[in-house]
Amino acid sequence: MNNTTECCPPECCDMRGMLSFFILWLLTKEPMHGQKIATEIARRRGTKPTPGTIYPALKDLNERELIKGEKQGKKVIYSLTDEGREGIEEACEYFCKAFGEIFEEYKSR
Amino acid sequence: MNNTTECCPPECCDMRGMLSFFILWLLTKEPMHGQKIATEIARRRGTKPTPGTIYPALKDLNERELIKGEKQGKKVIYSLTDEGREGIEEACEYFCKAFGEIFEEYKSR
DNA sequence: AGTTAAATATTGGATGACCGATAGATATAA
DNA sequence: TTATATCTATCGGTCATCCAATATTTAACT
Repeated sequence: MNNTTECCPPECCDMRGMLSFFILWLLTKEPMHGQKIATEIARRRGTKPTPGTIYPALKDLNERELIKGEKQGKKVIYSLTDEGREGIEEACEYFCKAFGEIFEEYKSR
Repeated sequence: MNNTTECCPPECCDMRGMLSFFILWLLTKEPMHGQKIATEIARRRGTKPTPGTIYPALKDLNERELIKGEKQGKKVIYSLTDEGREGIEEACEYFCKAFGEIFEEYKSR
């Protein structure tokens, strides 16, 4: 019945606080509009952020000049600014230092 | 001057919300007391959680019966409960599904 | 006993993440 | 033009994370 995804956020620690990181990382791939971003997150994370979640987050990142949006008809295509690209680079480095050990360990069963 | 660590939380996305995950994961290694947990987190994450952060977190996990504490003199040795062990297992699986791609990509430069 | 240091603990408050509900804007179809 | 669907956006509120400041407990040392 629940045919949306294979994984869901765990009960024991819901890992809030990673949304902005996820958005910025997705935008290193290619510019995207909001709903596409939400869909891409859903595919990886298992739950799709609602409009009330994703748009405030995009607005915040925009105000901090880490991303910029360009309106194209119905959609707004977001892309990284130079500052945003530096930021996500730094964030990825931190992320891997902090959590790399967990990955490595889990991968080997 | 700042000789504590090599990495610090990035400005662009501070990745709050991972503390409980980190604590539970550390306790899969071995039982530990609070300050040891804080030190181990500092070694990986770059910033050491203050007492005002770590003890409320431990208290919360304890109340949710994911960990239990055993007093030994000055220290309280925390270890996973069965429920906690299940929880962190599930959380690691989720974590790797959600973020594995980022990690893999970053590793290959 | 008194002192010191380490570990634990609580409180108050700030911040951010997140969602539900709601509404406006735009393109496409009827 | 009207209807419909999609995308974008805002508002109000809840919850968790986190820290600074402070206090208490315990062990070890003098």
